Amino acid sequence: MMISTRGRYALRVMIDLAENYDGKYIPMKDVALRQDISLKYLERILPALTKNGLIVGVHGKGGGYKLVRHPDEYTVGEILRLTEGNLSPVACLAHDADICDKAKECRTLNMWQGFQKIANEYFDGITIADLMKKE
Amino acid sequence: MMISTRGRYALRVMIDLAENYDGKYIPMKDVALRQDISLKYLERILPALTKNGLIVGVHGKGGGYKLVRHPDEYTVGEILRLTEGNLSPVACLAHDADICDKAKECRTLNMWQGFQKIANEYFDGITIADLMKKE
DNA sequence: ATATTAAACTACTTTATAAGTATGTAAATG
DNA sequence: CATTTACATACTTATAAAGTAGTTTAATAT
Repeated sequence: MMISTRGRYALRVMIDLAENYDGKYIPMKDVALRQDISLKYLERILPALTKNGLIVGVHGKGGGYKLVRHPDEYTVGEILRLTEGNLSPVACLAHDADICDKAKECRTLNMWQGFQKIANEYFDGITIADLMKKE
Repeated sequence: MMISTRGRYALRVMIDLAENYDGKYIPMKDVALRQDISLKYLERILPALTKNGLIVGVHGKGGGYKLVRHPDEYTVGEILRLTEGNLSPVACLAHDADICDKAKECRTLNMWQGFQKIANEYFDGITIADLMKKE
């Protein structure tokens, strides 16, 4: 599978934060409950988003998380790349893959790269705002 | 990862059979050697291709495998779908996935389906002939 | 016929990754 | 200072990918 629960859950969190935004910080406990996802698991995924400045978290009472941009300024592509590594269809193109010594003679490398390009373009063309529930 | 070694190896076998075609049957032992892939593992992957009539295998001396169509009549999409199941980016769309009870309210289902469509179209637009070494 | 070659089948093992849990620490507020 | 919530780390479990081993069946050449 190309997109695991990690990336899917991250997206759901972002959408949830967007849809339930009311100016205040939203505790992840609430999101976990609404989305029916383990709080602890979410807490392991969120650092990828906070460290890269997509959301801010504040500690303590009244704390929680909040988006820092308008929902239409987050692309799905950026969220998935941060949580899933890159959007590679094959191991050869993964972010941490060692350069294949057969790359020169590889018949399919080009095809995989072309696909990766398409995947990035597709997901970069969709924003969180696009995914929010319409009234 | 969306495409595992299963699908990648199947593609390499098909390309190898196409490039080394000389009218005779080609033993998988030779392909395994050329491609540096375990013979035993290849033998586990091939049934997906023989059972669906993409290649024929004959037993015994002088036996081996052979393509039944011209290389430009095999799409990469068809080979990957047979070996990998369907080309689903997420578990929800996998061939054997049980219908999600949250599908109605899912904000992202549409997006995944759209991506799956694009993936299929991309790989259906490439044939084995396109991947063969050019003289 | 029979030895040889190679596909086809079945069951098993190993390895890797995904997914989730548990426990504890740090920061903020009432 | 008690409570709440983010943040950090280590651990466990589940699932799937990847690969092996052994056996059987079918074809050919001698």
